[in-house]
Amino acid sequence: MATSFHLPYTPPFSFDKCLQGLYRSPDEILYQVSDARVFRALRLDHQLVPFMICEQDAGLKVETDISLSEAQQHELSAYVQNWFDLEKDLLPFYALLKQNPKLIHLPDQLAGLRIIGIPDLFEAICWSIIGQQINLTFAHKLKRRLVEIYGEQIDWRGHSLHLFPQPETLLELDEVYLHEKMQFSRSKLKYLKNVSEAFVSGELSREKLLQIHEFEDRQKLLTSIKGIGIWSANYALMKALNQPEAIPFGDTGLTQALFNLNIIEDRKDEAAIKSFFESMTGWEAYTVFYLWQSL
DNA sequence: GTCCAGGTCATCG
DNA sequence: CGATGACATGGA
Repeated sequence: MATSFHLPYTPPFSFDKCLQGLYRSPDEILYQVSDARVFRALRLDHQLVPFMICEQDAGLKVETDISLSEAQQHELSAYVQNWFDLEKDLLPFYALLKQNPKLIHLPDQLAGLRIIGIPDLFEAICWSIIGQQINLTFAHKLKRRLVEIYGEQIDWRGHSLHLFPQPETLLELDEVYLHEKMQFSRSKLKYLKNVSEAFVSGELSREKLLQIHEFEDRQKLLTSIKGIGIWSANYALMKALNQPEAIPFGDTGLTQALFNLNIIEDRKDEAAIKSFFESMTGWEAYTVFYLWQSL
C-alpha cells in the first residue's frame, strides 16, 4: 500500500543545485540526502509518514510506503512544493541579475537553484533562534541535540529520520540539562520557550500570519515575541512563508557577500545595503539566498 | 590569546 | 533615541 505522486516544476530548475543548497552540515538530522534522493519524515494527521523525493520527468517524484488519504497527500504535496519553491519562474530574477555587472555570474553559477525553505514555521523560528550569534557548525550541533532529545524518530529504508519537536514538547524543555550538558545559552532556552508558548497559546501560527496582509504587520507580530528580533522575523518570513520581499538585514553572511562582490564598501553602511535591495524589488529573498550560496 | 559567528534584549546615558 | 554589555562556545 504505497503512495507516489508527481510534482512538476517550472524551469529552469536544477535538483542537483537544490541538493547542494540542502546540504548544510553532517549534523543535519531532519533529512538525509543520498544518491540524488532526499529522505524525510513528517507528521500528517497524527500519522508519522517517511517519504522520499527524487527527480523524474521534469518534476519531483514523492514516494512513501504509507497509503495516504487525499488530504494527507495534499498536505505532503504542499510541503514539498514549499520546501523547493517548485512553482516559481526564475527567469525574471535572472534577467534582473544580469542587469548588474557584479551579479551577472550568478544565473550561470547557480542556474536552477531554488530557495530551500523551512515550511514549518515553528521549526524555522526555532532554527533562527538557535543560529543567533554563533557559527553555523555549532548551531547545527545544538539543533541536533534538541531534536535528538525532544523530536520523534523513525527508521525507514536504512535512514534514521527525525522530526522537529512540537511546541507543546519544547514548552517543557529541561533548561538546566540543556544549559549544563548541551551547551545552550540561557537566553536561547528562554527564547525557545517564549516561542513555544506563543504557538501553544495560539498567539502565533502560520494561519495567523497569513491572515495578516501587510508585510510590516507580519514582522510586528513576530517581533512582539521576546527572542524574535527583526533578523529572525525576516528569516522566518523568507524561509517559511516564501515572502519574496523578506531581507534578513544585519545578517553577517549577507553583509560579507555584498562586501566580497564590491557591492558595498563599508560593512556598516546600511543605506548602501538598502539602496542595493531597491534595485532587486520583488526578488530580495532570492538575492539573499543566492548571495549566501555564493559564499 | 583575540576576534567574530546567519542576534537579541536589558540597561543605560 | 543610540551605545554597550551579557550571553556561550567553537573555529580561524
